[in-house]
Amino acid sequence: MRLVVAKCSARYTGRLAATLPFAKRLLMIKADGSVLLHSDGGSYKPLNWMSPPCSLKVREPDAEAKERGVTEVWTVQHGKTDDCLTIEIHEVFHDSSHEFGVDPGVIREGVEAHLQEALAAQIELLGEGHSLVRREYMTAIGPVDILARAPEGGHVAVEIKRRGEIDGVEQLTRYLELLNRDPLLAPVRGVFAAQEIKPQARVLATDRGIGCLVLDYEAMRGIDDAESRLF
Amino acid sequence: MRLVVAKCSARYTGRLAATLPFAKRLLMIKADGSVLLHSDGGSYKPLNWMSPPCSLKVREPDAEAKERGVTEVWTVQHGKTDDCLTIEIHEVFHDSSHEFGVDPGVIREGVEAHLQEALAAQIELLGEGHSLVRREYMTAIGPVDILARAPEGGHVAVEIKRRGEIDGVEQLTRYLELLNRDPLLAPVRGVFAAQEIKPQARVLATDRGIGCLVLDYEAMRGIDDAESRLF
DNA sequence: TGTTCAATGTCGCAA
DNA sequence: TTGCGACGTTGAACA
Repeated sequence: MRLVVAKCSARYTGRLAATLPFAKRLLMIKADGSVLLHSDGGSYKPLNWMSPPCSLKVREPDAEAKERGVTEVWTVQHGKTDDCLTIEIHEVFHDSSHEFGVDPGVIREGVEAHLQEALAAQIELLGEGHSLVRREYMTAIGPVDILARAPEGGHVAVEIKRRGEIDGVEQLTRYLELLNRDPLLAPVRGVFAAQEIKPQARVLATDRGIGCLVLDYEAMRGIDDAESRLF
Repeated sequence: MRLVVAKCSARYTGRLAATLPFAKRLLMIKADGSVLLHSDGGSYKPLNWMSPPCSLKVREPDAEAKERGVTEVWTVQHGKTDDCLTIEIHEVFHDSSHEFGVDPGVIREGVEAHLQEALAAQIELLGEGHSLVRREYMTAIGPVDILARAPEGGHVAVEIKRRGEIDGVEQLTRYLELLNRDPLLAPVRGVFAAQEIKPQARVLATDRGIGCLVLDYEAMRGIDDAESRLF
């Protein structure tokens, strides 16, 4: 990895055009040739960048650019698309290179799977008298997160999201349409369960007769823990 | 901005838990206290990070950590949530600080908003005889990008995307269903407009009687420029 | 301040 | 390779 701190301006053209006026910034050149251009604020997203595969070419500025104080012109061309990032380097304050080796990478512990586990373990959150049929109930168009037997007869299909948005309601709607064709399951009600349900998603769900259930993960886990301590 | 190259391991806890095994990496500490942990590959996303507002505290490792070769422990605590990033520093290879000043920021061109403007200004791209009703026509489930009056009577609802994919067609379908309930508007045709329309999206749109329109932003802007030069 | 939607989204998995 | 959904999404506009 090469780190350069320099005054520079930049322009990206590709899926859109983005220009970056002259200022002092950090240029990060990774081992695979990708380039990140960071300011000293904002979040983790660079102001401009080029993703791999790409190649960096450095050339002398033309007379006009030299006049403006440009000392180097970097052209970063993407390997597959015609995306291109051009950086005009003015004054350089720092320039160093470092060998890193291969990174073992990050290990994540998910949350959505845990929500599903927790709700399956506390299926009565759907209302008294419900019983779990199974998690990941397979259909032709994919697995339904949870299928339960309803106390009034028929079944309940549950779609679980961490954040409930319209897409999730669409997904559940497709499942319900399919499941209701199965005489062994019908009638199948839908329940849209999430830690947080967006207003528009709630409106759409309600309009389609789908119930909404807000999940409190901490509380559910607390109950799970309490139950597991009993054994 | 402070740049540190060091062997380190890290752990984030918050919306999920993520651990990062011991390896040599770049630590970027921005002026607002945010921290980015980059490897020498991947794309622009850091392996781990903490977004502002947050505060970085450095402390001595305990005896057990010292035993493992840890020289410093960094704790980055988010200011509002309980998100926390802990970094164990081992060997340090580089450490430098730089003053950047305020960045003027990036200027983008050719995003969806621009496409919408351009199509509204050249509504005849929908076909001769169309007239603009308005952009961002509000409905109960969100704004339709463009609503136009059709020459054959009724209206046309246009959904604009930079890249046209299936979810865009779904979105337009929802709008059409709603708009066609309004006797003052019905019948309402749909047009799916994008710089690039994926084959599957085109198939789905066509199957639902929705027209597809590929937008050439450069050409549209060219015409706009030519028109504006007339005045 | 909260909500909604686009994004050079990126990333990972499965068909 | 493409499709599809999740993301510690991030970021910006707007109510």
